[in-house]
Amino acid sequence: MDVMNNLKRVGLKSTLPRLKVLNIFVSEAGQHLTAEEVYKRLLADGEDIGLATVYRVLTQFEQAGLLSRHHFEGGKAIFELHHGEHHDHLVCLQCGRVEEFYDEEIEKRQKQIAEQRGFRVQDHALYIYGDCTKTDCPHRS
Amino acid sequence: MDVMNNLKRVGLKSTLPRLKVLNIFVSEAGQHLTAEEVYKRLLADGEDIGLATVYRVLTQFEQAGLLSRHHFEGGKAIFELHHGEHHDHLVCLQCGRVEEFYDEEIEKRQKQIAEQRGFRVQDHALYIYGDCTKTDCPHRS
DNA sequence: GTATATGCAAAACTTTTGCATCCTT
DNA sequence: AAGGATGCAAAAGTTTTGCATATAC
Repeated sequence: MDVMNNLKRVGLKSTLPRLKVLNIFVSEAGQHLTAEEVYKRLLADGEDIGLATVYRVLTQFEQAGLLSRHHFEGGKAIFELHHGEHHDHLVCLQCGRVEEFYDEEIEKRQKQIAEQRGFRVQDHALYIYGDCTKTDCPHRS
Repeated sequence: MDVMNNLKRVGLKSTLPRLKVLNIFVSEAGQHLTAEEVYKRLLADGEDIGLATVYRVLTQFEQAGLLSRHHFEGGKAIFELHHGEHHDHLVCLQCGRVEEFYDEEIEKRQKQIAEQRGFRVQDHALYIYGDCTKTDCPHRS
């Protein structure tokens, strides 16, 4: 009921495809998925939803502020649940793990820099790419 | 002669397409171009170079460290001359202007954050998107 | 019942690749 | 002369769109 309310709140009808897609992001914390990955999960769950619909729904969710879209290295768009607070990303080049962080100091400096140069900041994206040294990093390149 | 030496230095034959492409980036400072834009400039200059070659040359230049590739919002890859020093980007959403900046404080914080979380930093990208208030901003959306 | 959403297939776009030909060394 | 580079066309990969049908309210 909560998820459906989310949809109504942003002016979208509560349809099955939209509920299922939203559920994928809500059900497991901190997921960063491409459209194709969302589509595959739906298929794996036995849902009969077209890839075109997935793209449409993802775009609607982004416009509604439910998801945010990122462009990491690699060209494909990646979506994640948009929790109110802004945050940036640490991406492991070995295993694809994505961690989020927020640093007040960096935020402050960015604002200062933009203002100094006469830019009104709308948005920003900071991606740090590296190798995580987690013991479970599968190093699948 | 300087440009040609650049190519030889990185182990690439000095061919006409490569010289022309490199010249586009060298001839005007601070350009950030998509493959398509590079291709159009070549055509405008009367060069008969295929788009496939442009893509191949851009990729080679990136691997050779002459150019760097970015993924701003919008999905297309954007290339710029790779001057040794790392820097980040301010992008105007109205006119597409791109300004570069470097901030020691931000760099330092990033490193700290990554290390805290067990990441060995390979690379990072910081894009600030906003509206520049320059008088010549054509606001062409 | 009406407006909107979906599925499918086709299209649009960006980027890559195969192959015959051409150019650099 | 030999190997690598280019152009063209075709393919591959991602995302969008047209249209008839199905669904939510």
